[in-house]
Amino acid sequence: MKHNYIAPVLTVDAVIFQLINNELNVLLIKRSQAPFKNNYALPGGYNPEGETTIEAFSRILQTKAGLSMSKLQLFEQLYTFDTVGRDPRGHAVSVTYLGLGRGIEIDSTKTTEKPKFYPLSKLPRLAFDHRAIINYAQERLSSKVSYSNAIYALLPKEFTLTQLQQAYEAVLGRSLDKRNFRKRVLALKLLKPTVKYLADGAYRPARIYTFHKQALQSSKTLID
Amino acid sequence: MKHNYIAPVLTVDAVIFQLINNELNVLLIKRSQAPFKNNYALPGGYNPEGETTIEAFSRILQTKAGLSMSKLQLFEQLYTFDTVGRDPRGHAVSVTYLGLGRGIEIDSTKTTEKPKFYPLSKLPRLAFDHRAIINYAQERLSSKVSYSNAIYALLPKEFTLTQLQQAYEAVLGRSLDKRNFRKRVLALKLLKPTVKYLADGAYRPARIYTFHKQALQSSKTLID
DNA sequence: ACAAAAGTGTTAAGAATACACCCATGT
DNA sequence: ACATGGGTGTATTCTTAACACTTTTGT
Repeated sequence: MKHNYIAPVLTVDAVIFQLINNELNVLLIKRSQAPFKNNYALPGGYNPEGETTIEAFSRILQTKAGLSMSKLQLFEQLYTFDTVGRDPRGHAVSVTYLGLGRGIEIDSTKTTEKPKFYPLSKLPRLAFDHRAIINYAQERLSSKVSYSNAIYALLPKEFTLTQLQQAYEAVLGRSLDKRNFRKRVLALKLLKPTVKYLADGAYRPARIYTFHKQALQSSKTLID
Repeated sequence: MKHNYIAPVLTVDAVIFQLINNELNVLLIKRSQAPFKNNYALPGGYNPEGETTIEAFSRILQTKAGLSMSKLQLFEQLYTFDTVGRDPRGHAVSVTYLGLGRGIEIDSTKTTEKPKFYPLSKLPRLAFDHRAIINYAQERLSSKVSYSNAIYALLPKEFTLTQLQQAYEAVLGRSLDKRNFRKRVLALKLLKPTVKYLADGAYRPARIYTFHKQALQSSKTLID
């Protein structure tokens, strides 16, 4: 069976989210090569023999966006797409990963492909079916923050409850009641109040919280 | 970049579940070739260029187990595993699919690999890391039946509430309160009572129900 | 009449929702 | 003193969980 077996092309594509101005942003590059030359796309590339998909994910982030995987607070495999009819070059299989981070600074000048974060509300036209992949990733994220503490990966280590609520609202795409939100999130016991206060504007300073653990934990559903 | 690019081997493995005697069973074959010759394994095979992973899934079920994909009531992609260190032949990538069916009859004599359903409680030693894949599939199934009507795929079209409860108990691995179960499942409005009764033994016949739709629908969490 | 599975309700506790005002600070 | 975001409580409704007896049928 292995005789004259020819494997399909294997690629890895990365959906990297972070919050900028309380809005979800996704990392895109501008393709320098055909197909879809000069179109925007998710960072991606070939996965050769001998490299695991996670290794490829790491390498692609580094080479296409100058981003070290260690800057991500959380990542996981998203889905594997058959690209028949999606990639004009023919059959390929794409393993996609979802990554979450905070305060990631991209040096757009370092590579030819101008990596940059774009708000989900104002995405340019995208190559391949990358728009559908982003939508899928957003749904996954949305359900993930609802039954786990995954939101920590999008927030700074220290934050106020208002910042936490805004992060949830950005991810879920709807507004939440302040009192009920605070009651529920505090009841989960995932947060630790610090003794510090954030004097943000000219008004009453807000208590600063941290997560007990900067690692994924399941919880009762925070938001239904 | 595509010059001297060599793709990893791509394989597809299938986790097919069905209920037999109120217990979850999984379809296994006995490997006729090295590695792991004569060990039990999930049905799987190479995915060549030009074939989508679903096409490969379908072909593998047919050739390795004589099972037509149309016999499955439901299937979905499960996860993609890097097989470095798992397959003694070296690096490969395995896309796995989860399939659910009911009353599937396998003709074990048709192929050399003796496909057969085995209860999860009495699995033989398995090749590769197929045991871990089955565990992962079971977790996915367990959460899936909790927030959707996916259980329909494991039951005959017509069934009693007791059979439905037993199916849930088999998938979730714990027993449920009969009165609360019935209240909740009926409140979801996914079931339709028929006018028929099942006179199973020598005792009081049970009302027969069907699902409104034999297709996946999300629901409020039936079971927490 | 008996054996066995089918079927049915209530209560109590906990969770979710809706909702509006006072507090602390800098200017 | 005022403007602004920070912070808090209660009443109501809905949901969940615990729990045991009567009904129907075939033998």
